[in-house]
Amino acid sequence: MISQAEENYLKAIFKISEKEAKAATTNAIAAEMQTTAASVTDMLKRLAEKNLIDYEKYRGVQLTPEGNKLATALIRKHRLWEVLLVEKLGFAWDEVHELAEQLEHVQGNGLVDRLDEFLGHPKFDPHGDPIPDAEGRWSFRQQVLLGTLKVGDHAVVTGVDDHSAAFLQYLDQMHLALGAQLELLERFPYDQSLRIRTGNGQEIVLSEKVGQNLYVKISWEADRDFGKRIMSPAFLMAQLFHRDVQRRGGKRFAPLQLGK
Amino acid sequence: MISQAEENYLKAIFKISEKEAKAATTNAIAAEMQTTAASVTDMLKRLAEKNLIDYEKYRGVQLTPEGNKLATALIRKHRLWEVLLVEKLGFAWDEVHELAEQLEHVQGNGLVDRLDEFLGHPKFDPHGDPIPDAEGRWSFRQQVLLGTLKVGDHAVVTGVDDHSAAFLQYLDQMHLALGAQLELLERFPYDQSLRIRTGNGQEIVLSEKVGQNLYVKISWEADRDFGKRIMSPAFLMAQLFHRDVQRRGGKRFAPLQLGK
DNA sequence: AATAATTTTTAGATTTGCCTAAAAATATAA
DNA sequence: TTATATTTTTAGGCAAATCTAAAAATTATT
Ligand SMILES: [Mn+2]
Ligand SMILES: [Mn+2]
Ligand SMILES: [Mn+2]
Ligand SMILES: [Mn+2]
Repeated sequence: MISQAEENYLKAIFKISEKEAKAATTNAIAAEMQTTAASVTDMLKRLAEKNLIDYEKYRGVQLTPEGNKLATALIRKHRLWEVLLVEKLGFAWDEVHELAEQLEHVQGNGLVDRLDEFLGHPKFDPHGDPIPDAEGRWSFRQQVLLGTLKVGDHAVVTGVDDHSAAFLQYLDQMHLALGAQLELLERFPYDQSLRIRTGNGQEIVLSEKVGQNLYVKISWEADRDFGKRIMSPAFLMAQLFHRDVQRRGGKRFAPLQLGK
Repeated sequence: MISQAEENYLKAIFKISEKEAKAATTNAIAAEMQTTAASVTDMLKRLAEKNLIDYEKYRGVQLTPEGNKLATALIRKHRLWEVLLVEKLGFAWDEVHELAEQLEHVQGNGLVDRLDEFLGHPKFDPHGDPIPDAEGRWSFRQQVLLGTLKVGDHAVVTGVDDHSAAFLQYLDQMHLALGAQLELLERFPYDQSLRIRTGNGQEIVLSEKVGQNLYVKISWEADRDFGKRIMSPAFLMAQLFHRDVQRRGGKRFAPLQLGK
């Protein structure tokens, strides 16, 4: 049996290890969990006792295969619930994280699979994050930060790095939700701010910070029809991802290489 | 803030008070919660401290208006989740209780209302139990135990008293799910067992125990078409309940009078 | 290499929720 | 009404998960 607290720690460790290839430190986990280093040390002992992490005093931790499997399953559940909340219950993408944080801990035979089935086996959650399949395999995509585009590039919004409600609401206001089309018109050298044209033809300026928190996929085929044909976000997303390959679960894939 | 354990105790007290009009005893709560009397006493002190129950040593407990409201909301959540699990995710009615037992504790603004909306404001859960509305009002129905029918009565299955998986599965096997039609053909005086005809024309014999755990609604109009016209369970249930009145929340309604 | 700064662990408490065993109160029976 | 049985509470303890403060280990800096 594994407690909710233990599950949350596993997920935190997974997320840290995902970004930085090295072992997760006590402090990093404490920051992610919004708790104290002392509490983390306590928990690390428990998780090591259960063989969910490899833990050496003062050396940080790594998930064992067992721990990785549990963390992956937890993320799968979290993101599937998020899809349900947005697609079926009508929540906005900035409202669902806290709910999914609770729902992910619901245990029950067949629940996840039925959820997955009901939702049509989605590969990405409402924030564009990949949903591992039942065997723990991840979909991934060729996405880059908006800030790395070259002037003249056309692209489609595919995800966010900052998941805060404030950022998501800002994107909604700018008409930059998932699937939104855009073209980079200009980069101001002074502060690296970006002038773009959005799908509806409007021109707006975005700060460097936005450029570093918004993932996009560069589109070549689409640019000819840009602004003329109206395509639904769902259609666009499907177009963008239909060629995406899959990697085996277990071995974590390398952090996305940003830029060229 | 209220913990999951506290919520579960409130629900247990509510359920006990629902059946017996008097104060819920420590032992009754312990039985319902499958724990010890000592643990219950501990918790009663905490709930009384939070003004969720009226508690006098050795005198049992009653929910305060505040406690009643919380318990009602919890039951609403539990039963709405059960509807989702059965109607949307495809679970059988004997599989959903444990899941709903966890899901009922998920907290979040607007979750219950959106769930209710998505499900089409159901008035009864997959076991035929009423779902209080957002204001805490209960639907109720004119149902009696199968065992109290007179020979010759026609009826429709509307609910169960025993919610165990074993009983629910048995009912499935006998084609006595919610909405199933039946006619009481004979009562054997020897052991009070019942011979009935089910919707598909088959005759079966049910034990006295079944008769005391299955709720039905006597039907007059329907008997003419019995066995000829095929009606969906959903249609039948709707027909049966469309005239049901509602009672105000807060004051608990009297336990159902069985028999005449 | 020694000192300073930082990180991590330990020590000791606290809260929640549960347990068993014993004591106290209440209800039932003789 | 006294004795007996039952119910309920108290006492004492335990495990999970958290905290603060202090000690120990590691890392960075002179
Ligand atoms: Mn969580
Ligand atoms: Mn997400
Ligand atoms: Mn529960
Ligand atoms: Mn139910």
